[in-house]
Amino acid sequence: MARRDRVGITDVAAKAGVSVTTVSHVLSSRRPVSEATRAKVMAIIEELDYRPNELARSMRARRTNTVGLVVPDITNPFYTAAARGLQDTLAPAGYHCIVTSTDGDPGTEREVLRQMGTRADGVVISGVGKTTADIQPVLDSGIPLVVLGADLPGGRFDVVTNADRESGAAAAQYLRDKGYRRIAFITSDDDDATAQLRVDGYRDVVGDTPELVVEESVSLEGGNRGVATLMELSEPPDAIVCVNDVVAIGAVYGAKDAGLGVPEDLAVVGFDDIEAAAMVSPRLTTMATASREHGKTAGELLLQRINDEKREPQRVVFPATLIERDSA
Amino acid sequence: MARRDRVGITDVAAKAGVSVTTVSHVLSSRRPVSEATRAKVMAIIEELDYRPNELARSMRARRTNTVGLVVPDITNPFYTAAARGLQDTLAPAGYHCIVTSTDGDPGTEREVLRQMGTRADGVVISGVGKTTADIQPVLDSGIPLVVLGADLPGGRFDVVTNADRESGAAAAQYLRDKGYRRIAFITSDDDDATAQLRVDGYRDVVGDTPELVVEESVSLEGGNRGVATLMELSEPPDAIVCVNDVVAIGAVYGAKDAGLGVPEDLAVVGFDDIEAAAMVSPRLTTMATASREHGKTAGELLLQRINDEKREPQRVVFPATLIERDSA
DNA sequence: ATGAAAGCGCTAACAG
DNA sequence: CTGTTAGCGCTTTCAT
Repeated sequence: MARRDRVGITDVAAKAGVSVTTVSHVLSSRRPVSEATRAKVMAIIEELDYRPNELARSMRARRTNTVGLVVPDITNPFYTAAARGLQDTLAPAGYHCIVTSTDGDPGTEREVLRQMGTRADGVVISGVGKTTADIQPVLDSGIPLVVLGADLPGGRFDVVTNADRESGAAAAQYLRDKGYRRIAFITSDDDDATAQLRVDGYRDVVGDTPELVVEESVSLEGGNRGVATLMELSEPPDAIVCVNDVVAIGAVYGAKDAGLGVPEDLAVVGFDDIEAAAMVSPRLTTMATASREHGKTAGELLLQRINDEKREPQRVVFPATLIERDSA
Repeated sequence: MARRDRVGITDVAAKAGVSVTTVSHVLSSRRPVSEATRAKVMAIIEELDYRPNELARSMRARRTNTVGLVVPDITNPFYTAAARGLQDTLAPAGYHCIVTSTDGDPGTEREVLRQMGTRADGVVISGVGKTTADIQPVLDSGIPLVVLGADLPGGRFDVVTNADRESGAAAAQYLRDKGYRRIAFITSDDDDATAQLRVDGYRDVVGDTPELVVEESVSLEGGNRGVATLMELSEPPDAIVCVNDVVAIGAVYGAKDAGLGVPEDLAVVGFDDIEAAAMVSPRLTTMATASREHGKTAGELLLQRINDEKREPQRVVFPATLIERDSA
């Protein structure tokens, strides 16, 4: 007897000798029920271990109490933290969260968004391209949308993102204030909007010095190669800001391999504050992204929007915060 | 015009001049439809940008095409990877995944499980206590369940877990084979079944040497203190296996601070193979857990079970695999 | 304080 | 090849 047939509200009503209406109302308290009836019904509910079918409820209410989270890869710590933040605000409000990793494939992305239209009351999406076309399906379905980590222009959706340019500037400024004179940047060799913004910010403070900006793969090895390249310059840098922590850690090892002291001979700062940043030696100084906060905020925005269709779209930007450790 | 009213199958039928049945069938291909009608209907669907209401479908079909994933904290890399693995197998099958972090609270855990009964076709749960009582709600609801990472006894659910004891033994054996003679263990000071199993396995190979097993908080500092304690022994160890990588990394730094060479003076092996393991110096030798595989397998088991209620409960156990790097 | 009955949007007998 | 009709399990008018 693997699955005793689901007991429905009708069964409860029958056994309690009342109408389904009444059962419904003892559950919702949306209209008075005599104490006697209520007790009787509750007893039966207990006895039958009745649980209302959420699906049927959602269908009637035209509200699923569910939101979707669409990310390229939930395994990426930034998205993981954001997912958790989203749940932090959603769970207390009685919402569930469907999460989907798309690997950045526009096809699945679109397909998922289509489905979310009827499965969710809102969706937060991140890692989408620069174009609004990607999110057209959700826009069309009319459900609230918040875009995470990309500053998409226009449209009836909320945006929560990093102040990437400002953070790039802040990293460079920090180094400069510390007395470093020749500050380099190891960036991504992919076309990455975030990376580009960080570089732009860096340029805002150090000016345009092409030979000091090198493009590398975003990996330990990339960081390694990056310092190698940089140290061959006739006038090598005394500090490097790296597009993220993985590259920065690679750079630190590259420097140490080259016999350079970090930070005495070469200072290194990263971005993101991944878990490993505090575990390497020297511990990495980095610009931390409030990823969990991003998620939380996205959730709040979504909830507001779900409850007030008319609210004007908002844009919230989080500055990165400098975590000063030992590498710079 | 924030939300143009959802267009339903009735609207399509009306505008196409056919019955809803026909529309339904051009969508499902569950019965023949003349090419002319099909074309006409498709055109209208396109024109109206009609999308079937998944909720209504689920309700009729008594199948939600959704499974639940219940974990203590999605932010924990083991669970993140498992979540991804789960999606790896679920997405191609057309399933969505609702993920919930419970922070290990039995109350929310129970509440979530209750709801899943009607929202999901199956659930995978992990990080539950040793008792079957925790999962009673799902068991009662009759939907398929797979328990991840804990070897709960009995019941009609599948289990996928680590061979923790065997892995503990393997770690110790590896060290012994390398010629280390006095092997210690830094374990958790919490009551943690996994930790206990790893210690048991270690004991299986080195025997019972109480002074060599120390309990510490699971943190960098714990690892630090662990080595400190151990090195004060009249006969200090020449190798340590740590309950996980964070502790192991702490131990490595503890050893270096004490002027010990790793692995010459003190070898260290961890568990889990977290991202940082490959980023510290010396790079950490560790017993890797196939967490993504766990999730994948859980998904397969769930799918099988959803499609065949009668299938006997299964138990799949993954051995850890040794990642040999520089710390041992 | 309580019921009867109409649907939410869809699928699947059952009938042509 | 196509349509009519009865629900899935619930909430909510509208009555009483």
